[in-house]
Amino acid sequence: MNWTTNNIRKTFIDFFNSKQHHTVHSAPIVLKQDPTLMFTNAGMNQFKDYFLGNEEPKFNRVCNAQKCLRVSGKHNDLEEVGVDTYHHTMFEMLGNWSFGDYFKTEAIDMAWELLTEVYKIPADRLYITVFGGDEEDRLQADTEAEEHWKKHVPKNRIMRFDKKDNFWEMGASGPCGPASEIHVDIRPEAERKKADANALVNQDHPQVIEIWNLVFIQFNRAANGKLSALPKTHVDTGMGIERLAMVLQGKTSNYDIDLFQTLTGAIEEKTGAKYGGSDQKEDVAIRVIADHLRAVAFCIADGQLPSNTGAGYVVRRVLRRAVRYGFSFLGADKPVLFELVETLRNEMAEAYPELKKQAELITNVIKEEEVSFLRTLEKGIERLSEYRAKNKNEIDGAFAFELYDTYGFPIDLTTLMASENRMKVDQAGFEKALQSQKKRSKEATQKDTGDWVIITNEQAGSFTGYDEQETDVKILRYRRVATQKGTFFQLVLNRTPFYPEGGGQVGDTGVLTQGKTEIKITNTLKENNLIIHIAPELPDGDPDAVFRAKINEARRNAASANHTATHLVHFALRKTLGKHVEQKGSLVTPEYLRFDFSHFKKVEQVDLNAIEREVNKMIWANYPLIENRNANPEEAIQQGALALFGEKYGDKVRTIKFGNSMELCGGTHLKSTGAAGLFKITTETSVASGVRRIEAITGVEAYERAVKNEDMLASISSKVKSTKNPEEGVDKLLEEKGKLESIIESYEAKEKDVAKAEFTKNLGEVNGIRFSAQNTHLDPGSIKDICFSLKKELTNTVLVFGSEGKKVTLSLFITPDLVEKHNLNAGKWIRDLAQKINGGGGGQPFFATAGGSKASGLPEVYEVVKTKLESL
RNA sequence: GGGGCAUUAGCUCAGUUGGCUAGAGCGCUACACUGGCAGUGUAGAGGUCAACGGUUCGAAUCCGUUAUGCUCCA
Repeated sequence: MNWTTNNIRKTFIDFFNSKQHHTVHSAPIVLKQDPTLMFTNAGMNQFKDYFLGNEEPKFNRVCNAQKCLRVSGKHNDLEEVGVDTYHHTMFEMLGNWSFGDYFKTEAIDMAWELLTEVYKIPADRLYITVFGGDEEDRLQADTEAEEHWKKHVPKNRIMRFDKKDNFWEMGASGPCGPASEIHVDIRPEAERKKADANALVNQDHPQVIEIWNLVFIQFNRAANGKLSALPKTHVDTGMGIERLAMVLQGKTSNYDIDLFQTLTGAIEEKTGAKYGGSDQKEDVAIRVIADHLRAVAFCIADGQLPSNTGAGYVVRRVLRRAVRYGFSFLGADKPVLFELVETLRNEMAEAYPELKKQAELITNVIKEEEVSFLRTLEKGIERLSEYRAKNKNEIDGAFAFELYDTYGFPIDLTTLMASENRMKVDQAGFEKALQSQKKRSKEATQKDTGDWVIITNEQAGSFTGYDEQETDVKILRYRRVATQKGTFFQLVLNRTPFYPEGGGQVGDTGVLTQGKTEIKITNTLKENNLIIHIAPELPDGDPDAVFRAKINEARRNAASANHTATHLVHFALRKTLGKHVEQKGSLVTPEYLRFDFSHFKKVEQVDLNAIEREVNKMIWANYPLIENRNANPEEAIQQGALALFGEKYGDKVRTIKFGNSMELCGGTHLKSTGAAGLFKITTETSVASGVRRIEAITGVEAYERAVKNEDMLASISSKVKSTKNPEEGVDKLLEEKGKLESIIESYEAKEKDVAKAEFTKNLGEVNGIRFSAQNTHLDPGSIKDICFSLKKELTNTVLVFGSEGKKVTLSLFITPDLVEKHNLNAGKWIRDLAQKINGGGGGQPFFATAGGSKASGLPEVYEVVKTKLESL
């Protein structure tokens, strides 16, 4: 058997299918509806609600292959990826699950059978670890698993490890349980003969590695840390396909498997580096690029573009790390990664069609990011060399941190460049600055989530708001969440008309009432599939009572209009610009809608007009809403329904149809398009390379805007006295304005000439220098203007002006030839002079100004200047 | 969400402790040279120094608020 990665995956799925497991598709790598997680980081993510008991599983045995991303965690730090040969950011996890069905013995038997009989890994290379118990949690060792393993494996190859290695937890609280891991020894025969691998298990040995983790979920951890037994036990397993491929393909590095070989080859070709050559650093750089490129490409394909916040920022950091390694160790000072996208696509598009579909976007986005980061690096290098000119020996911590924090200049690159210049970096100082920033961040985002207080142990209710805007409800459970900004409560209801934020549409607001008690609902959110109502306070009185839940209708209707309009825009964009237009993001609020889509150039005004007209036509046609809540996703897409790429759809989907526009959608909509009233595009901008954004308004907002514009036009019309053709009126005004301006300009010039002439007419003479000191009514600005023009015309002259208004001002002008000849400085002089009028001032050598409050000091000023000139 | 940095001509950026009534390169326009292109030369247009408020005799420069972007931390 040729164990290509594709073969390994297929064999895994086939094996578990034969054991009555249902195959589930990989969820998107980017998560949108889980506040605790930005990326899918394990195969179990999409089944979280089953473990939490929020949802009933449809199948109690499933298996899948899941694309995952890890950039931090106890065994995975971004900075370590590529340094060794077996860590990755993105990887593919093979897994099988039991939801309340089989438990430890079956899971162990199946894993053993697959590894030894199907994949034919020699049994004497396998080692087993089990949970050894924990005093703090008062847990015994997992002897159940241990005993069962003895059926397959000799006793001396089964080892106990503590909580750190063999107890799995979903988070600080929630489902958890002991794990049992299978490790494989792939050392050469000679080494194996010298000693068993027992001592090497869990020691980060590159050739004695964990390949499969079997987790037995049997406890729930409360927020106070206490464990309780779960009513139903589950199995959750995960096996990284890259490691398995390495073992089955007889390699000693994940980066030598079929999947990565062409990629490293392409990197060699583009950069001239050699993989597996004598330069360790080159090898690391090539692995970093191969791994990161794959991770970033998959994220972009699933719709997560690099950005400066949240998940987008993680993508950006991963991509930039690859650029940095290429830059530092492979001499890549120009964008190269984007050219590798094609190789990646050829290699992986068979298993992941999204790579092929989004190839153009991926390439463009990566190139754009490379260009901008290389620019950042250039800037950092510049700043560093400036700094180096002043500081010879050491780069202090504060500056290293400034480079890192403000310019995104990685600390290791600073260190590298410093050592090239025989300088040291104050690592301790840098570390200190970083820690204090971390501390600041932590303090600002402290959040304390309490345990659920259960009122009724009922299955959480579903969303009923498609059909009703108010209904009777019961509160099933609630919890208190304390943040820096305040405390609020999260409520779960048995049914709810409140639309939870999702699909771009904001959550509903409204009230729960019972008699005189009224609780505000300020937002509605979704945590996985659980609908959570945010309330500033809890109702007093009977928590078990029935409440009347009522949403803010006007707000919802406005949002619905914008959501319906979003579909129409999407349709109109594709009709006007072409089928390459795909939704890249969407925001629907009661006030406006925002729609991001793939398109490679600015949308011209004519096209915008056409799109706006098309949407309005669909509104006027008053197409009724045709809704199907039980559509089959494949069939719907076949019928032309637009689906979001990278979105996870269930077995049944909801389709929304208006005229010829049809989309898979969970949002709220109008009963017919006509209710949107009017549609106006307000802006068209760019958000990222290859992605444009349109913002628009409908209904009341659009009407109010039209009214405002008309009022404005009416007001303009009346002001220009031309109701029929205000534009002509404005043109006329502009023309007149131009004429008047030139008249004023010539008048001002004349006035200045007059003033100028006056200033220079009766010049006295002091010590052979022409001199005048006078009071004037001109403002300081005009005096400045005049002096600047006199600068070109006069020589051997000194002028002093004083004026009294609200303030007393003083201007001093010395022609440049005198400045040069006697080394004079008006700026210095005026500082002395200003004291006479109780003020301060300054300026250039030939012209300076000052302001003060004592007008009676002016004559004295004139005398002082005269004296100064006399003593030259 | 919290901190830091930035925003100057269509683009990329200069602009010293506040005082060139804001500059460069590229691009653009016109003209000239060349048989054409590439190119060269000359001249020119183009700025609310992100917005608003404040300090000051004087603000692109200092302070505050807002917006946008970058960056680090969560």
